[in-house]
Amino acid sequence: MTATSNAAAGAATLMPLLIHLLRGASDLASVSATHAKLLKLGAASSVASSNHLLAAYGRCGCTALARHLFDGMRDRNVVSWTALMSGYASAGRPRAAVALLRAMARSGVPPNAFTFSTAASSCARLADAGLGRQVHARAEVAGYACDSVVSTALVDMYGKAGRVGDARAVFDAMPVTARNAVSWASMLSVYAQNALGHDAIQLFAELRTNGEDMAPNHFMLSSVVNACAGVGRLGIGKCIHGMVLHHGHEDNDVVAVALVDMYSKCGIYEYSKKVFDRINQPSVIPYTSIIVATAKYGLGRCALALFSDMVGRGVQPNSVTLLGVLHACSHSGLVDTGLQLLRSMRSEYGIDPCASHYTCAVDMLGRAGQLEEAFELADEAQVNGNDALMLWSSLLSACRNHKRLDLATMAGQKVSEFTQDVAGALVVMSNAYASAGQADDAAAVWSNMRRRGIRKDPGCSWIEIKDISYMFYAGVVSPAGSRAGEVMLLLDELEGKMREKGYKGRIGSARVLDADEEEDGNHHHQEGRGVMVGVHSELLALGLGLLVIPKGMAIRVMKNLRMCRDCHEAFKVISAIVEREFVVRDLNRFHHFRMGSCSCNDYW
DNA sequence: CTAGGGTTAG
Repeated sequence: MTATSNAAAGAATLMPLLIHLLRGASDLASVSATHAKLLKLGAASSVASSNHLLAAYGRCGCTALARHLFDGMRDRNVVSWTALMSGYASAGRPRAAVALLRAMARSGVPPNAFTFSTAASSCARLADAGLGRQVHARAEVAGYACDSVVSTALVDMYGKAGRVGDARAVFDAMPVTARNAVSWASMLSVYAQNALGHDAIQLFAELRTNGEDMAPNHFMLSSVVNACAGVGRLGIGKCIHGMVLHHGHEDNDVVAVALVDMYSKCGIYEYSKKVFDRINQPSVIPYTSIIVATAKYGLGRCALALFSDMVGRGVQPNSVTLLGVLHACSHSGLVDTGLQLLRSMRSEYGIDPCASHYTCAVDMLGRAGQLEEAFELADEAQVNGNDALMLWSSLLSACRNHKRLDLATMAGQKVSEFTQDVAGALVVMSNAYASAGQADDAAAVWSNMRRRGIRKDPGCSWIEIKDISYMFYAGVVSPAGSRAGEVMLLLDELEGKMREKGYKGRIGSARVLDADEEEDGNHHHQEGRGVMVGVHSELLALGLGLLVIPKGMAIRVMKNLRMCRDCHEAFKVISAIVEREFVVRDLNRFHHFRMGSCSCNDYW
């Protein structure tokens, strides 16, 4: 045997081993060691082994080395290009990954399905629908748009970019045979991630009825549970929990976290806690979700205890966790603890406070009535853009709540420096004037908004009755179709009884708006005629609940904005009059009304 | 050889 054929024989036996080593390697040291061995064997230069090396370097995040290798290759095939692209994508450089698609076209190597799915998922990371559409078009031309994986990646891409309709169009255009568990799960998550819980639930129901016995996997289940959480569908959520148990996914942490979140958002903290307690060795995300849940129920000290438990177990909190703990302090009036936490975030946990932490802390001070301190902190925060808008808007509402019109004007000034969507802030401003008795000024803000064509999302509430949810809008007098009259009569009657109980407020109050406006911040009530023209959406939902939900069952109402003080008072009094429990989930937290008082102790 | 899906907040 000659020397060369000896080496060739060695290479032939060693190659499979080395390739195997490369495939399993995810650290630079072992990849480069194997690379060296391949070089020694003289077997590193073939396209196949170069591709393996390329992919391995990509997997361990060494895009520079992968690129160097790629540039030095004599021949590059579609795998070489795709491996490099994938390396860029997983190294957090999705823009560079997509750019390779054009470079590839110029060099005359046609992409395959692997290439398109990698490119599409890179666009998903960028949440760039424009770029994604270009990838989609190229895939279409090349005949890969119907591929199962490619179309699933496109569904995900459109979804992440917020183009739900486009995502659904891709999903619907898929050949039925190409639609598998992953594509269904992707479409479900598109809905769930875009706050379209009702659509997710409906699609899941379609899968159940004509899905050819496709068992729900943990991806689908976590998305649907997430969807139930978003829209507060406790009934369906419980049912999905049953399916989780039935299919043996209760030990999956992601599913468990989704359940913790769902129960907490549907008003049953005890179930959240139960699901959380089953998770062994909870990581930062389960801990964060239970802390946030605990905070929402106003159990501030309990949330702090969970936090120290977590830290004690060596679980590193992240930025979201700290935001949750700050929320806990805020909702329970633990102002000093909250401020200490904000000040020690960097030194204790290595996390720099960002705009949301400052906003939360400013909100906490504002709620507690420490408005001067709140202003100081707001000035110190140095936030920009939309973050600043949120921060100053929250301060503006604090000024309003504490009837500090002097400071409100100052905060209003700050808010107006930001030219984005200022509708919410203007509404708060107008309410500040209204509650200070300056109705003309309040009306001026409104006419200003009308002139500038600024609209605000209407406040709405909904209630689930026998697995159907009924939606109500403030000022709309026809809730749930035919029962509108009954609801209005009931509320009218309740208002009378509330007065007997010494309730000073009204279900309706002085109005500032024109009749055609349906603004949540204002009640409509025509004095003297005893006719309720409009009323807050949560009261309409409560009215329907009182009519149809059997006595003894708590009435659960969901709302997309914060509950106003008047409604909060009304709910308290009504809970005493009718001797029932109400649970209201508002934008931020839960209110549990019982026997004339609320779990938040009027602090929220 | 190279590809697709789920969780905490806002």
